[in-house]
Amino acid sequence: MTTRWLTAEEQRAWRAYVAASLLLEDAIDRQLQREAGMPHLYYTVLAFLSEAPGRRLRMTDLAEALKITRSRLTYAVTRLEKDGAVRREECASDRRGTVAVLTDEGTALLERAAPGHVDTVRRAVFDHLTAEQVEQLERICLGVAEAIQGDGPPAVRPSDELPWRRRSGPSG
Amino acid sequence: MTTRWLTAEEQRAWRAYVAASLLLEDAIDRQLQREAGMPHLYYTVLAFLSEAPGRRLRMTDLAEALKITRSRLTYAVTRLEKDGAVRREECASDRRGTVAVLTDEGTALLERAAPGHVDTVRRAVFDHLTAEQVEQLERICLGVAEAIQGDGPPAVRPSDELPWRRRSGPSG
DNA sequence: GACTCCTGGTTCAAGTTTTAAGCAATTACT
DNA sequence: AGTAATTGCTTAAAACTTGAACCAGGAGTC
Repeated sequence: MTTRWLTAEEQRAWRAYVAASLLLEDAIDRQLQREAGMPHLYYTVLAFLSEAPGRRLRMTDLAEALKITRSRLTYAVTRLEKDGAVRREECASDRRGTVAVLTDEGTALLERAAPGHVDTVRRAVFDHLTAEQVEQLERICLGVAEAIQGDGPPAVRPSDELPWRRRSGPSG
Repeated sequence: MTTRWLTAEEQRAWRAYVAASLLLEDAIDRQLQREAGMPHLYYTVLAFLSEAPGRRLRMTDLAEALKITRSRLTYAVTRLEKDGAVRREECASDRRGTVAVLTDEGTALLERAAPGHVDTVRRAVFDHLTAEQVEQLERICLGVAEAIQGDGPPAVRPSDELPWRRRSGPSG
């Protein structure tokens, strides 16, 4: 079948997206690197853990929530563990399992870094969006995520490595 | 001043964005790695060059257009040069300058890879967006880019390294 | 139980990115 | 012209990511 190219309108939107996401990731990474000594992803690891029951999550569940590979998470947690922000524990219900636990030190670090991070995100993104645009943004992004990882007929399948299938049992 | 936290609505939008951009970059990188042997950024380098007059651009101009650091571009071009997709030439008007030129081989590679790439982008993003959403997406992204790099009172300043100031003379 | 397959997590090597530092050419200033 | 500051680009070292390979534990089957 012949390629359906992007329309001029779509192409402009796509270019704008690519540019914006590059700039945004860069700005956020720098701010967090400066004020918290870690890149955005690592901060997000702490953020997700902080909201989990018991501040703990199994590696696979955490990777799935973050939409990253297990390998990438392994390295992130190893680094954060060296920093004392996270601790690894064995999983009681599955002896293969590992649970990442947010330490008190990690919690403190997160709380210290949060204001600056939120401020950056706010000024770069939300300060100039209307309420409707915020809603649109969410809708659009949910659609993209669904298209990529959604069950049913997969539109785009990034990799078998990304573990999106739900696991059976509970995670603790 | 006390932190202005994100509202629940904003937080949902932000999380959706972070997840979607991670999934999207991952999907695109894999597709291009598989079918063109290079990550998304490198493909974009070729794409920008292909549209420039004479298929050539000075390093700094290219880095500015791509919204990446010169250092990052240096490595990308070095790799692409090894692949034969790009060639470096001296800049006539400024002996410090380097011009990146898209080779015929690079052009062919780009043309071979484009359909698969467009298809991935289309299925992940545009196939499920309305025309208004496409327009909103562009507007939102332009706003973000403007907020980060815009002249005037800088809302977020990622780094002095990113060369956003216009240079004086022409680039060829 | 033995066999096979799958799952959870880590590890290795190779590739990419970052930050700071470096060098040469240009510009600005006097 | 002489000198300091700036610009264009590269490089070195450390950090991060990727993809495949790996190993131990769990699950299904007979």
